Amino acid sequence: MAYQYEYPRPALTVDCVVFGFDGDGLQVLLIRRGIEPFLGAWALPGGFVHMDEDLPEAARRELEEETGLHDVFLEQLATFGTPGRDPRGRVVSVAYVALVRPDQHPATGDTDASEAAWFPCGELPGLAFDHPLILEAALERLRGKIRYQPVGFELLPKRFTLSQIQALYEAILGRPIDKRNFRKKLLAFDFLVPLEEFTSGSHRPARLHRFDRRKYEALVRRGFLFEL
Amino acid sequence: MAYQYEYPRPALTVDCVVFGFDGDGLQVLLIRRGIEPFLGAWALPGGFVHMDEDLPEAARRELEEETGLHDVFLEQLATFGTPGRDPRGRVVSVAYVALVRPDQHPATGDTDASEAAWFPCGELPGLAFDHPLILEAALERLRGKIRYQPVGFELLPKRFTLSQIQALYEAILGRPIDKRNFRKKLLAFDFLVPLEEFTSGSHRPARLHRFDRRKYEALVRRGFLFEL
DNA sequence: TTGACTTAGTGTGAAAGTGACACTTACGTG
DNA sequence: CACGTAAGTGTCACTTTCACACTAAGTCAA
Repeated sequence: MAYQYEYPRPALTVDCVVFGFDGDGLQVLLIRRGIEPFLGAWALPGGFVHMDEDLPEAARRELEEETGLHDVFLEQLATFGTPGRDPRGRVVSVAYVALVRPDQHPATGDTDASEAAWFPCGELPGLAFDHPLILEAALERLRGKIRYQPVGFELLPKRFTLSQIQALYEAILGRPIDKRNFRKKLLAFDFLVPLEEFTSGSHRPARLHRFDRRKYEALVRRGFLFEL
Repeated sequence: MAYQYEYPRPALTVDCVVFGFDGDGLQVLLIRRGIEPFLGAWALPGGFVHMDEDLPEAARRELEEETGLHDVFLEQLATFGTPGRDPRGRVVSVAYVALVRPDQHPATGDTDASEAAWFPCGELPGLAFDHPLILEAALERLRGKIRYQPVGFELLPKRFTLSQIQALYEAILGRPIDKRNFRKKLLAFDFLVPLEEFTSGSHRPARLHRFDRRKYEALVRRGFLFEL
């Protein structure tokens, strides 16, 4: 008991909602808690903020420690601090949203101390603390974000087909999108580069594309709207 | 020195960016600090979070204590926690945006201990801590928010003219808007109720309107887009 | 080898929405 | 009663949106 303060202070944590896309549905990365409270329950990766680290740093550190993920897209979501949200006492948590590409995914369950696993957004297990609330807010944010900037950069592999990016949008928005209109609109932005490579598989090969990062970032700075 | 913890904890504060509209430009409510650090400097109203109160509660309490404002629209903005942002040590601050109507405005400088005053957004004094950063984020949020929901409800008096709401939009967006197109679009949403009352002054009287709260909220829930 | 299956890829036309634009109305003031 | 000032109002060209159906190219199995 080494730290004393004149007034009581809440504990401060960070939690991360990690979204991934497997080509079909949107997924969330959860960890199984190895300590009380909620021992054995699934929860968002996260933990206590150190005194000398910035908030995004703390989020990245916890993410790496608990899931092995690093160098991911990270964005602050909101802060949750209702008294009683943590049975250990007053704990305020700054929530982050992380987006990871398939090539960055850790193999499910391969981290040392804690167990981590991807869950489809629609089939989540019961979650510890107020994490269902945080997750709901994260989904809402993602649905909002996708309207004014393509999130494909962060969720798709470096090379992808137009069908993949459409499937991603359909997964996030939760409704089907017309193929021709979608492509027309997407290509009009001119930040996709068609490659001379094609998928191979059991059907007609699809042309691969990549993002033109410079054009995309220029557009984002100018502020653009991508409605569907 | 009554409170002891096994690990060190940051202090937790809330800060409020309070926007008002005086019919001409966008204003921000600031207080003059009565204690160190930054004694005598202008700053956002805010203060330490109590152990038993929720974050929005803390923001409302500090707002009332320091500016006399109550029952205002309040929305969480973001959390600022970079080490070194407060010279007293590690202090993490949850920032809120408040929108107040002119009829809720306190008279400038009328609170007891601290001095409060409205400043036009373009002519702000130097601010304490990282408050310039917070303010910039709040303005950005307001500009974003206005695109998908009219903020007039919270910033305009109960009865207002179409010219007033247009002036508000022009103040926030920082550019002129065509009068006819603006009215056409705004009225098409059908959440404004024309009243049989008119302004009086030295020109042609303008018809007053009010919001139809029910229709407005129904629209917000359905999600609508209000581009200009 | 060929036919069945599956996904990729492509254009048009009708309808709605956007944005530029100028004059008349109605009051207060001197 | 003339002037100043802000309120209020409609049209048209252009752009954007949305609905919609077939052909192309590969795999696989009989």
